[in-house]
Amino acid sequence: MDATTAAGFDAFAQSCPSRQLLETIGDKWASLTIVALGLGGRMRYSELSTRIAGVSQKMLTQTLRNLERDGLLTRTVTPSVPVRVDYELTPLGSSLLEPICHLKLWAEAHMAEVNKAREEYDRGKGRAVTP
Amino acid sequence: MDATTAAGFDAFAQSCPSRQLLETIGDKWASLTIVALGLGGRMRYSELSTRIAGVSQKMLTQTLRNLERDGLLTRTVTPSVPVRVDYELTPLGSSLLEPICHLKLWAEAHMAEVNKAREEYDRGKGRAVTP
DNA sequence: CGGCATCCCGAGGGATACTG
DNA sequence: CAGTATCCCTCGGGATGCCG
Repeated sequence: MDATTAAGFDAFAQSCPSRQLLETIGDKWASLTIVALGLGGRMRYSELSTRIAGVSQKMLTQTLRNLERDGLLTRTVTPSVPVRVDYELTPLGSSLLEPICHLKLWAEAHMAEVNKAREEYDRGKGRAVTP
Repeated sequence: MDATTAAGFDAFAQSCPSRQLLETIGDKWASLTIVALGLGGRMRYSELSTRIAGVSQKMLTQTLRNLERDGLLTRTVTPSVPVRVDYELTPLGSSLLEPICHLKLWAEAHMAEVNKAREEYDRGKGRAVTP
């Protein structure tokens, strides 16, 4: 199918697992959901909806389906009178939690620098625009 | 600025740096670019274009601008007759490389499980459709 | 060579309303 | 409560073409 993976290793070929992972965690709601479940353990749909501020139910449902499909979380339906659905990370999902938290730590440690860099960049490049 | 990082920590408020980081690494080309520069050191525009298969020059340029704005890489113009432009990670960018590589390692270790889970999920859910 | 500018299409994703 | 379905609009991002 591909001759691209020959030399060294291309994380850049489309077939590389790195690309596939980016599809997953690149979805902002997916990573937030994983972190939410990592902190909260087993959670109901409505709990997640409340916890992850700003997500629409469409996106939440879609995200949960994708993560379930990827085997990162389980969906448990309790057929009581008001239906109850719980979501929980699988061991696989929990293992993904760790590298994600590394990113989170980086963010908390360095986002101030990033924001400062942005401001400087915007000042420097914005000179020619306003007369 | 925010009280979110204090207790338990809400990665879920919009103001949280986690969200902002997701904006950055959520862009698939951004993370690939960072990894490329992490492996290749200083690279020219055309080198990056070749290395990161599938990226359009529009997206590559846009990605490089964003990363430069964030202070993650430097853009060096050598005004020779054919203009030469080099990109290189800043220390800040290099520090981001580490958590990204954690993700990369996770992907290489677990993507097979994910793919298997996907196949099973697709088989299980497809039964009701075809009569 | 490197990179903006333009056009343009299709997917992403929010708001709303309905169902079991 | 936990979705599913529909509408609809934004914008990501590829193709193409022009500058310094």
